[in-house]
Parts: sequence; structure tokens; C-alpha cells
Amino acid sequence: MPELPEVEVSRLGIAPALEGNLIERVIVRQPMLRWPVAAEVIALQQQPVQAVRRRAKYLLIDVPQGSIIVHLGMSGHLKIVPSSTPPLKHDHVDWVLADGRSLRLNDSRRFGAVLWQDPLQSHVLLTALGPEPLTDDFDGALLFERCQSRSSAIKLVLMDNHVVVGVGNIYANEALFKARIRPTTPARQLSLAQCTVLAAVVKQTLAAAITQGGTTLKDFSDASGKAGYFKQELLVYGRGGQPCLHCHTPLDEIRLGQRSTVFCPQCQPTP
DNA sequence: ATATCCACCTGGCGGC
DNA sequence: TGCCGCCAGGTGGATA
Repeated sequence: MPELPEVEVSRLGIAPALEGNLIERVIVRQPMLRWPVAAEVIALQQQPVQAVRRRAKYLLIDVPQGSIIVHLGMSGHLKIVPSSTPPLKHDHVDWVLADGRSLRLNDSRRFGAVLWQDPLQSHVLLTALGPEPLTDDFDGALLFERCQSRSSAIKLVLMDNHVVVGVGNIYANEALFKARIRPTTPARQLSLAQCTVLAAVVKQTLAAAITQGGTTLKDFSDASGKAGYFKQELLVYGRGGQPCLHCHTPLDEIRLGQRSTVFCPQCQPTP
């Protein structure tokens, strides 16, 4: 999926078209995503959009009756298109706007979701989430504290939504390389100083990726259909076996929690 | 609580 | 050209 930067790039792209606009109706071509598209969303008519927010990798589109929750899964992307545009394969949901355009969700793997949140409530999927990485709620001290009870590899802990949200496989690999920490290091073995560096590079990496329009591996694009440029700045992800950009040692690639994990055996030493 | 593994689904790639 | 296995940006849920 889109990780946090790609979701934020989507939010930035769709918000200007949605906010202050009216959702006239919703067209569902394929209701079976990760869960069935929520009935409350399908029934929406003539609803003004008040705001488009993001929490972790969830987008929240606020209307007077509540909030539409959109998750992009692994392959989802959102576009703003003229409503007359013929739907393509995997264009599962359209939100038809009053100005002749539509918000269109395409998701080939259907790991994404379209859910509903009642006003003044938090959907159950959003209640147990950890802090947002790009706010002051997340810092080295918090990361260090949450690592104390964890013997798992730091990469798995960094990707655990209870610890911090939004860090997926690409950016976990990138941040650990920048922090010079081996992904397999048991989390509780990290020092406060290492956690402070790690939290800082997580913020820096995510923020830079947002600026670059996100990372497009194959099917991510922003609301206008443009691919992201951050792929050019990836230091280790997808580069297993190739030389480290710092020391030229071939990068190691292993599996951690069934996810591809790349690191430099020289620059990211075992503790 | 924590840790591990599986599931969902489509598509692209390499190998034979 | 075709078939097969493997891999891919996520994460809830079942199981020890």
C-alpha cells in the first residue's frame, strides 16, 4: 500500500476538490473490498464535504452525517476525474460531486476499505492506534519507552501501529539504514540515543517522501494520476545485493515478519 | 499482553 | 507462448 506519505499525498490532492463541494451520490461497482463497502456510505446523497483528514493510513472525509473512512490497502489509489470518464478495471467506487467531477477509488487487490464512522465517535479500527509520526506525540523518548517490553526485531516494532502509525515496509527499511541500526536488533537493546536518532530519521524520511509526491513502485499515483518521485531517493529498499551507497558493501536482503528487509552489514552493525 | 503465521486479491516477473 | 511459483506499498484475526 501506500504508506503514510502516499496517503497524505492523496489527501492533499483530493481535499481541494472535495472541501466545500457536494457529494451528490455514490456509485459502487464492486462492494467487496477488504470488508463490504459500508451501507451508510452507499446511501449518501447531497452531502457537503466539510473536511478531508488523515489518521494513520486512513482518510476521513467528513460530511454532516458522519465520516467516510477510506483505506487504500496495498494497491489502492484515488483520483479526481470528470464524472463522464469511463471507469477502468478495478474502479470500484465513485463519489459523484456536484461540479461534474468524481472522486474515484481504484484498487486491484481489494485490500482497501470504505467504511463509516458516526459523528463524535471513533471507528473501532482507529481506537487502538499509536501516535502520528509527524507530530510531537512521537519522539525518541516515547519510542524508547515502547521498546522496553519488546524483544522483537526493531523493524517489526517500528511497523507496529500500536507503537507509531504509518511506517510501512519501505520507510522502515530506509529509516533503519539512515539511523545505522540493524533491522534485526531486539528492540529492548536499543539505547535512548539510538531511539532518538531513529525517531528523527522516521520523521525526516516521511516528510521528504511527502514533498516528493510519495513513492511509486508500480501503481501508486496522486489525485491527478501522477507518480511519486521518492523512489529515486530510496537508499536500500529494493536494492538487495547492490552496493551500499555509503561504503559499497553489497546490501543484505532477508525476511523479517514475511517482509523483505534490506540493510548494509557494514553500516548497520549488530549491537 | 506478546509473538507467529495466515488470510484476503490481482498482477507482474522470472524460469522452464 | 504458456504455465507455475513467487513476490508486492497492509493489517486484522486466529493461535500458542
